[in-house]
Amino acid sequence: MPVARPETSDSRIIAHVDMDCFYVQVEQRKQPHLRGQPTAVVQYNSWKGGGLIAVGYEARKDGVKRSMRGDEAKKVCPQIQLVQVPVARGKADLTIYRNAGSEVVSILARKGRCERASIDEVYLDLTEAAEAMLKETPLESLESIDEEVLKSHVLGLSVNGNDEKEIVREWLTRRDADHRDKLLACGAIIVAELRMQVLRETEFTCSAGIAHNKMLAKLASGMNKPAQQTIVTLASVKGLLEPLPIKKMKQLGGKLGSSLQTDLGVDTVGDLLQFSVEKLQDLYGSNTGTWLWNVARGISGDEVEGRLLPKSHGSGKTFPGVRALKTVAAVEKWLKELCEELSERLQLDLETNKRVAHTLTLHAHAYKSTDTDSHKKFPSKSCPLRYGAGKILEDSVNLFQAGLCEFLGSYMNSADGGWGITNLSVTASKIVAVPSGTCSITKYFHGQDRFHASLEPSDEKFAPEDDNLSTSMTESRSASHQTEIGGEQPQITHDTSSFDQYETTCKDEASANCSTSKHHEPQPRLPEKERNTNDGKRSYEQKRKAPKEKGTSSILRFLQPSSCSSSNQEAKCLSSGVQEAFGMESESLTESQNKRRTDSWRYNVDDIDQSVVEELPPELQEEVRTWLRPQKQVKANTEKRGSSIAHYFSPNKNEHTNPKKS
DNA sequence: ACGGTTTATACT
DNA sequence: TAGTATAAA
Repeated sequence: MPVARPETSDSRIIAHVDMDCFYVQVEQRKQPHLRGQPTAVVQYNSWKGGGLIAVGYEARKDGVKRSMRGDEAKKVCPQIQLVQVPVARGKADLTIYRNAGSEVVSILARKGRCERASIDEVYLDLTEAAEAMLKETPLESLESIDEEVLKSHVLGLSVNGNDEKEIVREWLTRRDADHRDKLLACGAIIVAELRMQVLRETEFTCSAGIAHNKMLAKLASGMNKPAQQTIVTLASVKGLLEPLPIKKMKQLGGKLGSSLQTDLGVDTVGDLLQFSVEKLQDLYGSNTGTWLWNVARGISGDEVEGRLLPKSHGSGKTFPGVRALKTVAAVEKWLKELCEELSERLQLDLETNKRVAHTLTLHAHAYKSTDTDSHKKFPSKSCPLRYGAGKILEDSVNLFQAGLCEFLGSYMNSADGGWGITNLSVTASKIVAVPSGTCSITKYFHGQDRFHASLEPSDEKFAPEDDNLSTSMTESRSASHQTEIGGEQPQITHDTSSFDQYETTCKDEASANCSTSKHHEPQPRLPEKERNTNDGKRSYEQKRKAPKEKGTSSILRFLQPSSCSSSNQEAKCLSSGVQEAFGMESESLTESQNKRRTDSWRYNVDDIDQSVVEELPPELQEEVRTWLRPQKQVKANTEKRGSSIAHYFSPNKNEHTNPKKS
């Protein structure tokens, strides 16, 4: 898992931004009366009051912990407000939190390369921005520095609590500071500004760490919460790491960390320093070994990825204890729920980000009651992903049955086999941007009769739902090369290609809206009007004026429940507006759809006449030929069901046809 | 088998 | 590759 990367360019400026008890903040924005009250978000289990998945800071003061059940929390803190995670299709639905996370990402992505690390965490590479700032404004000449910056925690600076801010100001503006510390100071200024922007535009507070690499930035972001930022100076690194319990380091919280403790007696990061690279490589392999050696010294070359969107979508549920699923029928029922959720999210991703997923994977946990050794591993299975809830369900059921057979072994297939499923999940991965490219091959499939006819859709009719699917699959291949260059920068403006038109006419206005929007915003599309006219404007003014008055620009100011009373109402409107905007029709499987959910369009590769290719415009010929080349793979896949063109474009093939980043 | 549900990544 | 394992939030 940990992989050693050479420290490339030195003196990068990296920030890690971490939302404070994020789910709680989301709920407090939705229900402003909860602000200032001890609150926690629970996942409704009806067992002991549900499990807490986020705890607000007021409740933490009262001793409420994340590992508690709702009932225990009530005991410790009787006034606690427990908010349930929304439920849809019989399972927890995290949509509102995902969308809120995307709001934040779209703001943080403004200043530099941005990596969405989780639903509520982001890494930023601010190197260029910091260098630019330092170049044009020498820090020592800075006269006004925002309060929020002055409240930064500078590691290694006097803990003498008296005039903290003046000391920080002094540090920030020190003429003889190391160049790298000056860059950090610039980073801190930028991050403070970004955090204030996040607060203004989303009402969420966050904490941040500013350092020279991801590892240290991440470490620092958690050191002063909530709503504060921490700078890891060069000089502080050694003292910071030395006494740090080894398990606090990212990647060492699990078995590897335990091994270091029990096998090597390494309890702190400092303890690691005594081991030579060779020794560590010897013990843990060359990658992990050098990685560990670097960790001990605060060295980490991991790059900020520049990815605003998730790489996979999954939907899953556990069925603990007696609730374990014991019949295939029960499994199918729940697979249907999971697949519908997944399909909806895939559809949304396609519409708003123009991306398609290529692989479907089913995971399960199961037990056999015959084995007292209850928990066996249920094999995960995957297959090419076909769009449409019905197809995803069909494929998932097949994957499950394949897995079940393996799980149960040769036979034991009988009625009361005595097995149970305790966890089920479906995941869509290998998501690639479908080019909105100018060189769209789609029109040849839809527009040109000859080509269309020769390709012969394998089956009779196709559900409309499926249709647009194959369209996108097809297109995705074609344009892969041209797009892939900048990585998948999802929010590229899309022109109105034939694909876009097609999709737009087929889909609801939400998508139409999105294709015409020029905003480069990640996933969920905020209701722009609402945001800008209602909320955006208000907070904008608030902020503009705030910095003038002394001490008011602080982020803490926004935290006071009383001070934002005027905004509460608007906040409420806003959030319901958000919800509305995201309410999407769920694609339910009608009876008829299920009946003829035969495969959409399939083009049997073997049926494609070479002469057809020659009739294409030259620039497309090349493209198509590359698709047709790897016949071998196809054969393998063909036995079960006809191969589709989509199958040719298995993602790995991209790597050959795509000029990766040059 | 219970903090549950997601995501990511490396290894094989 | 697909499948497994580990880690984190």
